[in-house]
This record gives sequence, C-alpha cells and structure tokens, in this order.
Amino acid sequence: MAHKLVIVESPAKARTIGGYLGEGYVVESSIGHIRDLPNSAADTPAKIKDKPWGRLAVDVENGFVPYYVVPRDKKSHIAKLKTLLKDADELYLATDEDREGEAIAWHLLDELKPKVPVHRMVFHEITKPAILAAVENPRQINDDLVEAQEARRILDRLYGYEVSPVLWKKVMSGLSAGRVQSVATRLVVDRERDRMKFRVASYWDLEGTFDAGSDHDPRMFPAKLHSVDGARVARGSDFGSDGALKSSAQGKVVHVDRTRAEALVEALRDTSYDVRSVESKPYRRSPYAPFRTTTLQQEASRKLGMSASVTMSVAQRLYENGFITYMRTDSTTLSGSAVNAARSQVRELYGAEYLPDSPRVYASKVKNAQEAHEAIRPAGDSFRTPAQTGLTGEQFRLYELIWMRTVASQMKDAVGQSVSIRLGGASATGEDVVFSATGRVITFHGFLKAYVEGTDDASAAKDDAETRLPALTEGDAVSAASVSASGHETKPPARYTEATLIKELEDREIGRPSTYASIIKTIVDRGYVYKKGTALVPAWLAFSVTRLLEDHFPRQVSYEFTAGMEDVLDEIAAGHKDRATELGEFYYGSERVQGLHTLVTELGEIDARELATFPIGGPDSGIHLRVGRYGPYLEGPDEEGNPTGKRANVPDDLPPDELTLEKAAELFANPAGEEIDLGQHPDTGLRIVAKNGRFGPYVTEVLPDDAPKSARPRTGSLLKSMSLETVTLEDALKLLSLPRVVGVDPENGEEITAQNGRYGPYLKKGSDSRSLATEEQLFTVTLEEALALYAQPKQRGRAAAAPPLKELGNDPVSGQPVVVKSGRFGEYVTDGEYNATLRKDDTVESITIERAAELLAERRARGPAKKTAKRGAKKAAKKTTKKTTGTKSTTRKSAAKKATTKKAAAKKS
DNA sequence: CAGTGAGCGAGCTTCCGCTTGACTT
Repeated sequence: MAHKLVIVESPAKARTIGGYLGEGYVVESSIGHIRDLPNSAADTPAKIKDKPWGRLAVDVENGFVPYYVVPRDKKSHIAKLKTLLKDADELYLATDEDREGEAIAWHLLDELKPKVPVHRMVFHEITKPAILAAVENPRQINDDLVEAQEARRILDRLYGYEVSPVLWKKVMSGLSAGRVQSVATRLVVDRERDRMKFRVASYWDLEGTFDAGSDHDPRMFPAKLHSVDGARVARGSDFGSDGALKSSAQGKVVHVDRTRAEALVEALRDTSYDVRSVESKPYRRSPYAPFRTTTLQQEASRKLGMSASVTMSVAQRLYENGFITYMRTDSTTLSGSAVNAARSQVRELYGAEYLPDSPRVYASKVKNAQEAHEAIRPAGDSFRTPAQTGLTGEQFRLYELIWMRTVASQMKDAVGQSVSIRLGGASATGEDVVFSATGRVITFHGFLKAYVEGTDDASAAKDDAETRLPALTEGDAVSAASVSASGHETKPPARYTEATLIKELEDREIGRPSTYASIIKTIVDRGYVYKKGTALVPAWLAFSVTRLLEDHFPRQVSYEFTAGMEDVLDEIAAGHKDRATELGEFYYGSERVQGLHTLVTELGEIDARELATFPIGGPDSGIHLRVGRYGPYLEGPDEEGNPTGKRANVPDDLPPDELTLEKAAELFANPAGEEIDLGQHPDTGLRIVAKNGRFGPYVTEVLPDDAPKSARPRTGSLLKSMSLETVTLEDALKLLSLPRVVGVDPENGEEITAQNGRYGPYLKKGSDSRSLATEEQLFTVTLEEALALYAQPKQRGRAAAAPPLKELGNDPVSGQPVVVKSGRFGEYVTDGEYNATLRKDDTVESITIERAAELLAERRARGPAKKTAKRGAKKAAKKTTKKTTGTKSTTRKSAAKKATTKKAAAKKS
C-alpha cells in the first residue's frame, strides 16, 4: 500500500502528528540536520582533502561552494528514510518553518532524491486543525531562505576554522574561537575588567522608625533620610565605578559620611516631624509572557537552582512524554486552544474575576525571533494541573513552573497603590531634614496570585512585595521612635551567571534557543570560564585570547557583529542580496571592511609574550601576571632590582579581580603554590614535599633557611605509577635516592648510573646513554644487564627489536609487504617507504590489507614522507622556542584537566 | 616555575545549529 511520507524534525513531534493524520500517512523525523560540513579531517571526502581549502570544506576560491557529508551516525537513519520513501507516492517535508528548518528540508530533498511529488508543509502549532490545514496548503521550498542558512553555516565555519588555528599558534593548542563563543567569552572578560577597575564608594544615610500615633494602622513605619537643607542625600546610584560622585550628581546631592551621619543622629534627638507631602499613585502590573527557552532557563535557575543544561534535559523529557510543548523556541505565542485551556483553568482555579475579558496576546520581544514554534506551555487542549500529571522530582517542579507561568499569562493585571510620604523636621544644629517613606499596597493581586517572577539580585524587591504605610495627610504630626546612622558601600557589577549571560546573548541576538546551554559548556570546556558557585569567572587564559581577538579581529568580536550578520541574512532570505557576494566581503574584504582571510594571512608578528602579560596594581607596580604554559603566574622585581627576579604561581581558581597587590605579595611569599607535605627524611631530617612543576609532579626536599645559597635541593619526578594524590614518603625517598650507581664498567672504569630523565628512565656512562624499558629497572637493573645494554648499538637497537604487530600481505601499489607497527604516535601501517597512522575507527584486530592500502594511498598522495619530515625538522631547529611551545602545551592541557578533576573532588568532599 | 640524554612514520585540534539516543558511571 502506498502512503504519503511526512518528515518532521523531532521524533516526538512525528508521533503526535502521526496521530492527527492517521491512515495513509507515515510520519518520520529527520532528527535535526541530516547533513553538514565535515567536522574533522577523518570525515572530509578524499577528493577535496588535497585542495587548499579542503580543511574548510568550503571552496573559497570558487563561489564559496560548501561540501556536505552525511555524518556517520546519520547514515543508517538516511537509509531508513530512503526505504520509507520507496513505498511512498508523495513526500511532505514538514521541518520547522525557520532558516534551519528550510535548509533541513532542502538537504532531505537533495539527499533522498525523491521521484514522487514533493511538498513543503509548514505549521506553527501542533494541533489537529493546524496540521490538517498544513497538509491542505503546501508550498515549495524557499530557496532564498536556504541560501541564507548556508551563508550562516559557511560564515561560522570560516570564522571558527580560520581563527582557531591562530590561537593554536599564538596561545595554546586546542583552543577555539567562533562568532558566538568568542563574544560570550568577551562579555565575561569585560565584566571582570569592570570589576577590576571598580573603586568602592562609601556613603551614609539615616534610617528611622516613625510613629504615626495610636489611631493609625500601622502605627509604626520605616523611613529613610532623603534630603538635608534641600539637597538630596547621595545614594549608591549617584556614584560612578571610580568611586567618585557622578558628574550628573555633583552640586545636586550631598554626600553624607559617617561623621556627618552620626552628628545628624545626635542633632535629631529631640526633633519632631510633620508630614510635608503624601503622594499616591496607582500601581499596575501585567503578567509576564509565557516561557520561551531563555526565560525558562532564567526562572529555572532562579527558583529551582537548575543549570541551563539540566533545565533543557528535564524539559526534553517532559516534551517527549507529552507534558509540554517544544522547549527550544524563541516565541511567546500561545495557540488558540492553549489560550482557551489557560482561561478555563483560570476560571476554575481562581474564579471569573481573575479572567480578563479578552485573551492576552504576547508579541515577540526577541528581535531576530524566527517563531517556528509556540511558547513553552503545558501540552494539549486542556492543561493538566501538576498534581494530575503524576510527575515527581525535577520534572514535577519544572512542569509546575511552566504551568503556573502559562496560566498566569492569561490572568488580570495586579493593581494597587504606591504611596510616597515625606516627613520634615529641623535638627538641633539648624538643618532642615526630610525623611521619605515609600509603600505599596496591592488591592487586587490578579496574576500575582498564581506566579511571581524571581530576581537575580537577592536584595531586589519582588513584584508582589508590599509595604503598608499609615494613612497620613499633609500637616499631620509624627514623632521618631528611633533614628540611626547606617553605612553603605557601592558594589561592583555582578558577575554573569549562566542565566544572565544567556539573557545578555539573547538581547544581543547572539546564539539560538538550541545552543544557549551548549555555549556555556563550550567556554567552560575550553578553560576560558569556570563556575564559582553560580557565577561565571573568566580564567586568565580568556583575557589573553580576548585581547588577541580584540587587537586583531576587532570587527569579528564586536558585540554588534552577529546582529549585523542577521540583517544581511534577512536580505539574502528576501532575495535582495547574494550569498557568494556577502561571503566574499566577509572573507576577502571590501572597501568597507577588512576580510577575515586577509586578517589571518597578514597577521604580522603577534608578540605572544606581551599578549599574555597583564600588569597588576597599575602599570607602576612592576608586578605583572603572565599566562604561561603551565597556568598563570606572577612576575616582579626582586631585591637586587632584577625586574623579573621574583616569580610565584597563581592558583587557577583565583578570580582575576581578587588578584590585588596585597594578594600578590602573599603569593610571592609562597611562590611554589600548593605543596603536599610528605614528612621528614629519616636521614637528613629535611621536610619532603610533593609539588606540581613544569615537568609535572615531583618531590623535593625543603632546605633550611640558613642553607648556603649554592645548595640545591634534591628532586625527582614522580613515576608514571604514582600521583600527587597518592604519593607516600617511601616513594619520595626512593625517587630522591636517584641517580643510583649501578656499577663500574670494567673496561674503562667509568661509573654507570640509572636515572629518570626527559625521555624516561635511562642509564648514563659519561656522555653515553641507553634507555631503560621500565621505570622499575631504575631500582633493579644489575651491572650485567647494564653492560649488555651498552653492548648493543645505541639507536637501532630498540627499533629493530620491536616486531610488527601484524602482517597484512603485500600492498597492491608498491608490491611491498605491509605490516602494522606501534610507534610514538600510536599504531600505523607501513610498506617500508610510507607510513600511515591508523584512524579513529581502525583497530589492529580489524584492519585488513584493503584498508591499509587505502590509508597508504592517501598518505602517498600527500607526497614523500622524508621531504616533509626534513622541512619540519629544519623549522623546528630554527625556532627552538616555538617547538618547545608545541610540545609542552600538551602537558599543560592535561595538567589543567587534572586540576579541574581535583577541584571537583575537593568540592565534593 | 625542578634542570636532563636519543632520535624517531605525524596528524589533529577548531565553528554554529538542528535533533536524539548510545555510550559509561
């Protein structure tokens, strides 16, 4: 039986829509995008690999043509769709009606190559009438919208894959840059810079409790000093971040300090007051719009303490099980049936007096909203109350939040009165003082009865907060029950949290609902940002990277870049602009802008050292922080005046704004940073400690303060079998006993010693060395064994000794036998001339001669091995420093990883 | 930032946005 095949994006959606369409339709999902640019070299088709732009998979020389592949994990799914299509007589592409959805539809068309009629079907709410109407009114794929999506995709690829390598070279291997993540990182860094520049201002005022007399309710009420002799008393917002009064406040306000405040309290001891004015204004507040992705993430963070990613995965489960509508949306629109459901629930639960006469409509506040979905709301044509769902735990709490917000969004405004009362009096010293009291009374709670939004600032008043004031009138006499001075300090701008950073990104039109949570993960995974409680703190690494990007890619990391890009994409989608032209301008530049490619190729010299240096405590202190390969450290002048004579480690988790000069002095006093005390050496009595050094973890002895300057403490790297967490004094003593004298060569009387070095354990006899196979041999190798090793030639000995792991037969091209070997970089196949490393999916067990021939052919296509190797060696020899950077950054990375693990462990305990 | 002695098949890292399982712990 032939059927009509409908393809949507999400499996859960497919199930629901399948139910609406019924017989004759098969509804399947694409599970998101089905094709993409290859994400690594292993996925890049061989035919474009050799092109100069092969790494990008975008032909930048020829109209920016993208080369798409079906990712490995999507291949079987595509096969399934093809099978379903075989028996279909019509195909409906029902992906989301936004830029990405249109592109998915086009990719499906291009990949499935259907021979039957194809329709593009769109809908914005998943209700039976909407779906049935959509089937009846199909359209064609909008090619301009697809063009806009491809432009977006290609731009992001070019940005990410051109700028990231600059960071690998100049900062650290493995780092990344991108249109979204680099701006997100910059926001966090900029906020920290503001905090570092911030200077606190201290100011005082008076707080009093006043007595309106026994016939008033409430009788007592609080008020604050508002003005003295007509000049308003300065409050926090009158001060700038430099700690001084803002120019707009100067001459208008009086800055009360402690002395003045305390003197005033004294002078007001016997003052009586009269009501100078009573101002009453109506208070009215409308409900919040239903949830979209970002507002849900914010509220779940404030009220349930959920991270953005937890919120999304809990919401995903609710969605899959039919409790809520789709959770990745930028729309606040409710379908007609949802409005009805909310309204009937309002009537049932709160009564008709809470129901507005007509439904409320929420227009989107998000500038680049694509509105492919509804708001996030309880699913269905009638809402289940949380109790009716049978949900528990996190799912229950998140559902409850969504349900309450949705119901509240269709309730009446809250109304009431806000009142401001001014009390005047004269001090004993002749000043005219005015106190101010503000109050708010809510006479009808409306939606606030169902839902009150949380606040990010704990001291901020909630929307339903009430303060009642007595019903005073002008001229009434009031007495002060108590007046006291109270000091305040201005606070630096708060760090971003996940939720506030996401909000900021959305406000700036950066990122999409499906990516907000993963943006945070990216910048945390890269080591740019870490979480301290809920706050996002930038690592010094982020300062280096941000500075590089600001200096050399100012347009690309500007906060306006994405918004500008969105405008251009809209023009492309409208058919007014051309994709290749716009990408050409972005990549190669124009009279107006500098192109990305130009910027990358003409970078010039970037002084990596300067880039990673940040003065501490002003430029004159001589002390600066440097981001080294092993983490941040301080450098400063020593007693002899050597400007870099003093150094000290900076803990990875010390927030940059806490690194003051005082803190620096403290760190200089204990430059090594964390060390683990292992105990005393039984012979020398010296304290033995374990530390992390630039070559990894090691143990050393602590020399007494009165030891001669020339004395060097013994040291020893931990063996691979040991770790800083588990190393014992016994281990340390063993390590410090090295080098061990193995014996004397009877031939020439030279001493043979065993020790641990850069390349692992080895024997040394004068300037002649031999590697040892295991670290254990350091302590066990005998003179006979040592002499046997020395009897063998130095270089070839080991290489010849290592037998091939597997023999595969002869290569069809060279005719030479092919074997699998294990080398420095892992397992590889070789025909004697060419060597090719096994890829991620190859194993020694599974590899065949055919696969080996494939790998060797690929390798051969890149040219002779010796030539490239030599060139590499020459380069390395010329720029020794650079080579060192490359090797060591790996160490740094793993060290950082370890540090993170340790931190996490510490938090747990 | 602890201070040491080779000579060897390199090859890969990375973007943003759409979507879920398949993994392991």
